[in-house]
Amino acid sequence: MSLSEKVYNLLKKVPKGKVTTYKEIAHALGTKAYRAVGQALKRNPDSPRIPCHRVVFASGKIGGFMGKKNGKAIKKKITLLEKEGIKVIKGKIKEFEDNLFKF
DNA sequence: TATTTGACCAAGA
DNA sequence: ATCTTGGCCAAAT
Repeated sequence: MSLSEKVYNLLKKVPKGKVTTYKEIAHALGTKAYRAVGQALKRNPDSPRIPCHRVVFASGKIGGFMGKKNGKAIKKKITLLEKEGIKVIKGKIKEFEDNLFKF
């Protein structure tokens, strides 16, 4: 089973209203390849099932999937996240540690 | 098989 | 606070 597969499975376990980091995911999987995790999500083989918008940087910032200019699609998701209780401001998680889901 | 790439991260300037 | 640098590991080419 490739690492990316594990990533997807693990990500499915993340409850709503919580976010996680690439690093935590990798750590939970027993690997140190945070980057590979990001790549897996970028490829996103199973887009509808994988809540990639719930995965953020270890610093609490949102992943590059929103880019820097037009964060349209992602911004929608961000708004949705805020509905779930996660506050996001300018692409950064507010109260990050608070709603961070640890495995 | 080897090289490149990346939705990372931590530390330094 | 922002930008750069180097290191990290897996997957794609």
